Amino acid sequence: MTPKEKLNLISAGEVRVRFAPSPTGSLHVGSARVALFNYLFAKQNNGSFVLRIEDTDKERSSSEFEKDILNGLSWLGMNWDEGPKNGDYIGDFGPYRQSEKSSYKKHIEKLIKDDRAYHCFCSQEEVEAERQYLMARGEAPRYNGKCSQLRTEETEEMIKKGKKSVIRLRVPLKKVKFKDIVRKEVEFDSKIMGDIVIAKDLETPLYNLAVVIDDYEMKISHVIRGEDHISNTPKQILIAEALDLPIPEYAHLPLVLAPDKSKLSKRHGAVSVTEYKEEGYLPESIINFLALLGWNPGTDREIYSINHLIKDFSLERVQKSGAIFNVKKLDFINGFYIRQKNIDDLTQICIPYLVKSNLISKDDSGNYRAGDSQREISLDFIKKAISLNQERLKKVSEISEFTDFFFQDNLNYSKDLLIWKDSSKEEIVSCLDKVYTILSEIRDWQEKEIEGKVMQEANSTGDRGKIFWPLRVALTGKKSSAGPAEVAEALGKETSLERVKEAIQLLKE
RNA sequence: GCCGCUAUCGUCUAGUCUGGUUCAGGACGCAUGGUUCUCAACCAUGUAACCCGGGUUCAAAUCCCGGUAGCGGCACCA
Repeated sequence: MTPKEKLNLISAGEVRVRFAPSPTGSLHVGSARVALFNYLFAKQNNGSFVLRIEDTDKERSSSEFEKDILNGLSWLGMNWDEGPKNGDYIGDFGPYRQSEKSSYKKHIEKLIKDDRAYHCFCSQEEVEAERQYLMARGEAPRYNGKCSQLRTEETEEMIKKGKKSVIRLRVPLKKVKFKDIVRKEVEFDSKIMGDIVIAKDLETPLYNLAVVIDDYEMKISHVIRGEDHISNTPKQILIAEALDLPIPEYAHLPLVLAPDKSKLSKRHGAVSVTEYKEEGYLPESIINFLALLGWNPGTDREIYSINHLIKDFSLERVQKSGAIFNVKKLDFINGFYIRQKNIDDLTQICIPYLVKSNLISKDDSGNYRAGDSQREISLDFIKKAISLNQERLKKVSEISEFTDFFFQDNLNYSKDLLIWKDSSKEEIVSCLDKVYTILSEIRDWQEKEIEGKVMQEANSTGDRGKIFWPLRVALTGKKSSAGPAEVAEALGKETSLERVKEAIQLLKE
């Protein structure tokens, strides 16, 4: 069976894709997008989404990062479909790990037996010197093929002597062409790479070899990955051909760029899913935003849940050029999803942020207490405070600065803030006096009632701001907030009156 | 340096295959107005782009040629 036929066999069958991060850093938003596109493609084809941790580089890999990646994926709602069942994992399965595989050796031995690969005894220094020389001459840096001429006996002799070697692939001179779902036809000339190293020794495959073997053994039908891998593709094809393995379909996704158009990285600020999560972005926002970076449905629709994406997504409509990660748009989308949330869910999402800023705490019996005074507050009170600011939130983390006055007893604001436009201090004092009287006479402490009574007075002044503005500042200590009547209702009559009184005193000082 | 990829408003993009319906459409941002005590939300209006140069054609963002720029990759990392 030719590789081509094998490929047809695969693609005629199940769609199987993989997300293969190396645990050398937290889950990057760019990787998350690669994972997303894989996930969407798998789901819409009733295929499988496989997670493979590429941890062959033990120096740089860590289990902390692996955990972060797993957590990030499941937080975003992308659960992988298979994996080992034993162990303590998030979700139904653990991930596959390259470090736990041991089938590479037989493939490497086969390559050597078939003379598609050979031992190379050149030292790293030698190779590096050659590389520098070629680069200086303006040529492609590649191995000169010195050890490819060694006879079997010579090789065995050197191995016997304990001379250190690596395994190189005999790269045939040819044009390597492949079809890319995103970019159509791509072509590389193999002469620019020379005989590449595919393994450090019989037990230790290098990345390109490991990928080919793993993808084959996991029966991966489509390799969907970042564009930064595009020049690895011809190498992997060559390896697969030498091994007589089928070649999967490829789709190389454009990169996620920073505002300066370079590949988005740590130096540009927040790049990991975890960081965005902590800043208060919702998973649905991140999914929606990431999907639209480099893909669009061809219609004007921009709001997409992951389930709708599964329906409408198509690899063919993926953009070819890199896309800049535009936080403003993310903020907009996040604000939209926050507004859509029902208040109970939003409250649960917000509470950790309020706790973190010491505005509220939970005591041993499970009751909530306000930050500074430790007075007991109800969940309904918290809910109300949040609900009054729901439409103002772009990020959940902003909840603290918007609602602090609900939980603090002392508002620290300058008395100038109480002054409406060019009113005089005396005018405002008298307005607040009137408001105090009005409020204190209200029996039915409801927003409507408060609003109605205060509005009556405000209308009679001719300039409503004279009443409403100082009242809001008195209640919140801020120059912007929800309507004073709503705030007053939430705060309660006692606290509201107290704050108005304090404002009057402040002005009289 | 070599190889590869890409190129429409500031940003994400539609349109490019199958040239005319497009003095280029949507969204974010920004600006202005409406609503309003403020902010937000909402509504309305506006702002702003076919990388450059040739060619083909009655007609080019769309086809051809040549530049230029940006990005990615060039490991005994992944």
